[in-house]
Amino acid sequence: MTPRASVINRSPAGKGPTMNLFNDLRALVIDCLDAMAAAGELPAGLDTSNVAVEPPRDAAHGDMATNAAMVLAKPAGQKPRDIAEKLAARLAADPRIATAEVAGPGFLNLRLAPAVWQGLVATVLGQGADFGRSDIGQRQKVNVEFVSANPTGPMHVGHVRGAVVGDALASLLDFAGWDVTREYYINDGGAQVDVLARSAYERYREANGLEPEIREGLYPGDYLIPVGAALKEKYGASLLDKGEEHWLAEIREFATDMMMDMIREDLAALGVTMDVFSSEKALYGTGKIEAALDRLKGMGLIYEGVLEPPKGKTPEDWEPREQTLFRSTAHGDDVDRPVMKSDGSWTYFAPDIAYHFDKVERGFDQLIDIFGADHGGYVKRMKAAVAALSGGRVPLDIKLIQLVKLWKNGEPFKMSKRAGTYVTLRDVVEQVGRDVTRFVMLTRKNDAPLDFDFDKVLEQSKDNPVFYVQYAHARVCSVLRKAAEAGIAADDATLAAADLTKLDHEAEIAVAKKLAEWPRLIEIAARTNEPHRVAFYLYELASDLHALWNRGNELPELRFLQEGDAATSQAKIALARSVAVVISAGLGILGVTPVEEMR
RNA sequence: GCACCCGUAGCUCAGCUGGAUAGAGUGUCGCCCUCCGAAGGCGAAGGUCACAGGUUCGAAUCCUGUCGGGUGCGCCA
Repeated sequence: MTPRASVINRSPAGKGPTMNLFNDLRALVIDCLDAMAAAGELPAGLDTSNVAVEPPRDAAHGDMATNAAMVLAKPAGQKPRDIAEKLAARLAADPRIATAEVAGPGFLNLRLAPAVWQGLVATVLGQGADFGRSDIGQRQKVNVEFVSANPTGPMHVGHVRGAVVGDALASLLDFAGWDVTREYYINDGGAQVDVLARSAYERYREANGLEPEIREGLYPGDYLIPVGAALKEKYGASLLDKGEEHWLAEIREFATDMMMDMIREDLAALGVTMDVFSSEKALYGTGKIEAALDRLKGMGLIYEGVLEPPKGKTPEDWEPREQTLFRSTAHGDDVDRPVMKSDGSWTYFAPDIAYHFDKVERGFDQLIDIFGADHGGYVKRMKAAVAALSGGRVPLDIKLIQLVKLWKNGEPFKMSKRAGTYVTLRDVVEQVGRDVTRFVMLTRKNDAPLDFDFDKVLEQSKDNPVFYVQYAHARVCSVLRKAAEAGIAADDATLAAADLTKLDHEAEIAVAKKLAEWPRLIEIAARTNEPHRVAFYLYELASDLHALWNRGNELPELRFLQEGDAATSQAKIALARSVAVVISAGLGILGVTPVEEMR
């Protein structure tokens, strides 16, 4: 449906071996189907786009399964099992295939030769951190807009999840072959920055020894005190007895600049670096808003009209009013949306349209917005605007980030500015650390609420997925240290060249199979814009490593270090090291630093 | 009233953009350290995938409707 989906269907076929074994095997299946068509066993020109090669849910069914026979049965006018039998015979001729069995209604279950899995370990070690990198993005330009917090104060805990999800998604897309821009939209054009300026002015008066009047509706936070001091530094007492008209614009700019500096530092504390900061204010007075709306007007999508009040919930002061409307219903919205207020100024939606138009004009092939879930009502109108302005060329995906519920001492932790229990991003990062914060924020899909328990995330047990994954990585590092002590060479090049045919136990092969899923996981996660899948995969991979480790308790031949047998040890260490390589790469995408030792 | 999101084991959640007998963690019960890190592992038990229809070889997944929860609904961004 989306352009990206079709890209994915094209990419596997007709190329040499990739890192994604599933794509390789799918290409083999397609080749065999083509050969069958050439031999007259199948009609020519069948649509094979629905043919899939996937891991079966039940490992007893083999390593991979293909639905080819079932998908093609009807168009080919043959029984699924007949097709499957012939396909199986052709597949079995490939050295990578150990067995190909027809099962159930027409599934073809494939078992791969051990050499394939052993070779995969060598591939991982050879590719290192690049193992799993994909080209499905085809260097298309994608813009990920996230955070975009109002520049009126420090980032609070509510912003953290969106920041982490956006940043991890950007890294994921980069890893999957997109050309990614991380972007922050500064909402510095609305009434809230006037409030900021007035609040800062009171702190400025305070800095000059006067009593500040933090009236209702102003921002009371202490973080504006330094702004007041800086204003005094710059203006002395010269603004003290002046009316608002003399200082509002200047102080607004001064204060927003300082707020943005603070926000940049907050983001840095989380490990987030933006490529572009775009200013809403910069859209005013430059004709950009007018240009975007003119474009829509030219399409007949802007008109003067009267909206119906919402049914069942008519606001008290509702009165029918003619206003300038965007015909968003032409592109799937439920009602048309106003772009101008009754006083003639723009609604927030107008600059948003202009801003998204700007992104389209800058040549992005795809746009992604990360919004808080409370902005869910704006998804359709934003998509409608982008669809209209790009002529349907640029897809816009909007990820809604659900709330984070804080827990402390086993109780829900209520935030309140007044009570001083206002939790900032800095508070969180300083208390639990960047790595833990980031990982935990990705342990739920974006549209599910997330509990963040200050006590639990610091716990060092398998309850805590961050710890669990880090521990697996640290354990492998421990093995490498032990190997060094035993005088066994264990650098990646040596390990990759080791005799990996010694990895012949089913428990070891199982881990290699898990590693083989990594490139596929990346493609799926990138295609769906869901970075949380990476976190879940890493947990599973860590679990497999821990399981193998413990089997060494009963079966000494499964231990990574085999006393007096350097060659076997190297093969087994190669497997362990491969796990660490993938964990490290995966954590890198999430913005989490792998550790070599637990403390 | 309308739109969007959600509903899966006692609890917290995954589930491959339609695949075979639906999975983890936690909790309960029972095991495993003379051994590379037990900060771990193994096993048992636990399910009408909210409900009812539909689409097809095949549905937790897609469509329609119902019920329940959350969010939002002109001059706040």
